[in-house]
Amino acid sequence: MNKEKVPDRTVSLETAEPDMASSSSIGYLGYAEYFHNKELQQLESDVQYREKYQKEKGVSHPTLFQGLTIYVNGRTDPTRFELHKLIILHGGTFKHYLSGKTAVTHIIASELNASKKSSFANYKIVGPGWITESIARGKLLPWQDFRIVNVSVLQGKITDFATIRNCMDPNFIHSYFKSSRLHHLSNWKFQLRDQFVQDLLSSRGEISPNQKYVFFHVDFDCFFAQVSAKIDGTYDIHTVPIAISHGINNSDISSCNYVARSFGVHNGMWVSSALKLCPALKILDYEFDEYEAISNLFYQALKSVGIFKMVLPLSIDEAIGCMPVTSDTTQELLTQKCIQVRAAVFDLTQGYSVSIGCASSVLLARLALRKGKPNGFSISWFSTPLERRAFVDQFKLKDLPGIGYSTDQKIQETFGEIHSISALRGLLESPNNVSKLIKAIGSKNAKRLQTYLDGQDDDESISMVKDPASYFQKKSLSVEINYAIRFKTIDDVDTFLERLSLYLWEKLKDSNLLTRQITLKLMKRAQGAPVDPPKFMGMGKCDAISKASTLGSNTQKYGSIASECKTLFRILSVPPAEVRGIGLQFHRLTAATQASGQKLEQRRITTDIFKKANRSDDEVVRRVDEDTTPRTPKSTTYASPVKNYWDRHLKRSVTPFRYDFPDELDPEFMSNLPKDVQEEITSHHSVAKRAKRTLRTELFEEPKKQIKQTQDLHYIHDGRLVPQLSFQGLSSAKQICRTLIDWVDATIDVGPHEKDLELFVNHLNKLADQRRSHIILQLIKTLKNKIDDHYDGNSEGLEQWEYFLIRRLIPVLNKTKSDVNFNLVFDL
DNA sequence: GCTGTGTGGTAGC
DNA sequence: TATCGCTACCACACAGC
Repeated sequence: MNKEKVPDRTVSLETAEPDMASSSSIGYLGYAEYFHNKELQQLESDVQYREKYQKEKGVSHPTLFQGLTIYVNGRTDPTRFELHKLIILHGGTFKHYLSGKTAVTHIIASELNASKKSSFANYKIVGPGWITESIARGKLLPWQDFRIVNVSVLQGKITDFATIRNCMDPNFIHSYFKSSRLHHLSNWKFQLRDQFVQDLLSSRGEISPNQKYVFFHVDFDCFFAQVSAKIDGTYDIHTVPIAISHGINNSDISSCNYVARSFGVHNGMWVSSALKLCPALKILDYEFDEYEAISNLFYQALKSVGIFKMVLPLSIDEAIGCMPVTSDTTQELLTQKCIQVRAAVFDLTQGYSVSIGCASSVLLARLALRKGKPNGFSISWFSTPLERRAFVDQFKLKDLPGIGYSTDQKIQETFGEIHSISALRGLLESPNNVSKLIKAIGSKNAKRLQTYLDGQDDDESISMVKDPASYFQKKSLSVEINYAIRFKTIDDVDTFLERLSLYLWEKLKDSNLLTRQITLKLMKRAQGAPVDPPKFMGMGKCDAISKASTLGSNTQKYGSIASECKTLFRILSVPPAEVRGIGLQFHRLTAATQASGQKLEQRRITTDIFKKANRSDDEVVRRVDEDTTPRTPKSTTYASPVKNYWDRHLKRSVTPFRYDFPDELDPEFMSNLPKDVQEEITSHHSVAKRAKRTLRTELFEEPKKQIKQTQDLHYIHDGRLVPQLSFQGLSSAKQICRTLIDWVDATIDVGPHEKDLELFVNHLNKLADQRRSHIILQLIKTLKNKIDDHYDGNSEGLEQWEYFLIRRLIPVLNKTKSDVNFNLVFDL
């Protein structure tokens, strides 16, 4: 382990840049020294920057911060970069690091958690406003006025924590993903690929398939650890062992620095085991926003160097720069370019180190990268296949891309304890062993492995380089959560599936895609596995099972998707209490055509509001859920056999809403409800009322006046006097409900007009401002029921109505919820 | 031979 | 107190024709 990370001097070429090269050869203290030097340089360049800026702009800033040394901690507004500029322009000294011995006079921060607060106890900690307001007033304001006092973060943490523990919380999915590193990694990867494809298409860039490239595989050294350590500012990453994790026990370490690695700590290890190996290990938090920001600068830097024809995105912190080969491509030139790239990233990101592997194939560049790490680079530029093989032979099987734990195990089971590439190469000279290998790991895998033994790229890497646009094109869409999933009843599962479908459906919609196949994937507690797994709220040992369903048509309809998921869950017949993870996948995606997009012409109905469309208007109707591309006659397609059953039996049986109640029931509201719902409400009301008692004071002691007499006022059920609102000239909820029903009926074919929707949402928002949640509830419920009546139809309008309901009205409901503290769940 | 489905493996920190 | 175990893609075995 330890040996690996010290670059092999015979192969590595990191000799060119004096300060960097020396650091590689003398170890961790060397890095510290290097960074110290770099910081001195930074200070000098800050002074130069100030002089240059002031000269160019012909201004001279007052030296407000003269003699002060300021460090910026965590996320701030303005950003750390802007503050940096402001501080140095006004004569201050900006510190990038906060190591124990650094004399810092002030720390800028927006918020501090409790632990930070205590570790910064001896510093003057102020909000960014101290800088900006001092500048605005032209004098240094007393820092005490901007002192950070409240520990606002804590409150937020508690709420988030509660949400994540309970998968039935309406905000669970979003708040969970907000903290999931794997979700972020996947999301970032997608965004980078998406951006890449867009750039490629818009640049009309001709990527010649025959172009020969030198590949620069560029990768941050322990990315999360570097960034979090810098944000935290407490420890020197070059001397203190640091790891990034959420927890303190059975929690994954996602990234650790090279000091920690020297103790045997590695990524993926649980914190408890890591602490046994390295008791001094410091655990730091994730800083997802900052990772993203630094990554942006990273990609910017790679482009700014100007030597790459393409920069292929591999992940948040990893990319391949492709430089066309010319006649003067020599080792010397490549060395220079590596230094240049590393310096560009270092400067633009203000101090982050990347390593580079540089070679003639994607594979060799990846292997060279291992040699270059950490904080260095390595070039593998060979003239003969023999040299190439000799180079590959230095690595282990597990170093090869695509050879993970499982494949490695299979190879060992077949051939005994072999780990090195050279050993396998020897074995494969016998055809007998080749067929053994194929049997163990499959023919494709075996073929790819043999290609790698030769130092060559496999087909996939080749297609990535030759046809990047299609390589990076998305072909499926999925979501899964295998943490904190605990259900009691099938109702829980249904509710969760609806939310999960909604989440994925929104992505489908946003990408303007249709799906033809849905797969539900479940993680089921394995036979004999403990009900409470060792990892808190984890999934433990599970069996993965999945079930796919091919839909009758390419669809984008939320309703069909959600029902199909519930059906699939029943087919898999896993008891809700055994479910430890749940996932949803859309396959066989097709682009939604222009006709099915939202650009479809809409009729404006104002004068004659909500009246039935006339004949000629109906002709513009196009079906939304049918792909217009012809189907391949060969492919057998069938509607889900259970789908109809499900639609028949489930659709009408769901209660559209579940909610807690306001203190007093509005009689007008009640009278509009069906009898059974009235009973349900009444029976739960007393309980709900008790639960709400603490809220009562706050709610009812609200002053009753203060409203300017610009419009009619009227009393509402709780005794408040509020302005009379109206929608389409109507003010009674009953009348408005009737209008809504007519509106839906009249526009179910072509969809509602955007302007009308605006007006309606406005009206709801005004009601929300008056905290009249029950009226909002009633209106939306009416609308929802009416839309449901048309559910069996298949029209553009229905689809638009559903979309409106989910995307526009739910937010209003949520807003209401936070105002009045309703526990309102939209049940579709 | 083909197609479709369920499962398993891998990568990023 | 704990803790945030995702997601896209490829490949294969098998079933059914």
